[in-house]
Amino acid sequence: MERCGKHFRKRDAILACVRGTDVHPSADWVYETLRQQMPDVSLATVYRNLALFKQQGLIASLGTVGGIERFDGNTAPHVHFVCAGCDAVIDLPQMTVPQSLSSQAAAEAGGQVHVCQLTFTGLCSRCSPK
Amino acid sequence: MERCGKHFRKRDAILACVRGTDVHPSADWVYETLRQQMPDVSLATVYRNLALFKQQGLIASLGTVGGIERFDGNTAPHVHFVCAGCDAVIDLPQMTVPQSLSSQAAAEAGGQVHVCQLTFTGLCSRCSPK
DNA sequence: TATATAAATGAGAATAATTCTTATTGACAA
DNA sequence: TTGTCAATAAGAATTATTCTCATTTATATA
Repeated sequence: MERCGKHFRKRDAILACVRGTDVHPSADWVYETLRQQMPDVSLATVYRNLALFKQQGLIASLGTVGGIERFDGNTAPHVHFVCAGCDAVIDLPQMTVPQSLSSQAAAEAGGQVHVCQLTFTGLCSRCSPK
Repeated sequence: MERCGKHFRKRDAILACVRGTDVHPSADWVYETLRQQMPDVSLATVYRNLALFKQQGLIASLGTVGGIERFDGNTAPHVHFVCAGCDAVIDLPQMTVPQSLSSQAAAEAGGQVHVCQLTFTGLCSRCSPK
């Protein structure tokens, strides 16, 4: 039942990479980051496994920023801020979405609600004119 | 100063198309819809003008659903529901986001907030198992 | 009216993010 | 060792979107 010998397990490394950062990475960021420790990793493997993790609920997709999909290793519900200047995605952990909103949404939509995403867009402190 | 003679103004038609529907259309939906009345419209023109309107703030982008960008002719802030089954995007006009949240977000992010987007994802009534 | 200039468009090529295909590799069991 | 199956690398294929450029249309001007 031992899953891993001396050989690399790319899949585990990809999951650890997404979970070990707060930059809300793109597939390419994961690829370039892993490549430094694991030069023979393939971009297709990164895409394949990110899609798998997303489907399994191990990671979340934030949608696209500047046309590129971004992921989040933190699947607990939380609020995001997206900078339109530098495409940074930042957590706003102090903000919370009232629990009541989801059930209200389900009622109004007449279906089931699985995910609630609250995202603010603007300019981060670095990109704001002084 | 008259802008329009007997000839078609594709640009105006594209804006009217996006504003005249609540399906939150994709570029291709706009193209196919316009083509029925205006067979010589070009897909490039649709994309070109949607990007222009977005930049001018005349329409809003909702990000991608299933890898395809969706637009909204209603730029007033409101809440959306996205069905993961059929990719429908539905307005939830009765729901409102507390105004206080945006200033709270600006404070926590340390920058400026321009847009607040609240989106619920789930299964619509049609796609929900009975 | 004629003409010049700038804006808007159509058609198709180009781009780039993502997905797919296929041969290969590695892990594990018999 | 051998068979089987999952995971992977490499690169081709796909597809939404953007770009190029020649043409058309609108508008200003003489």
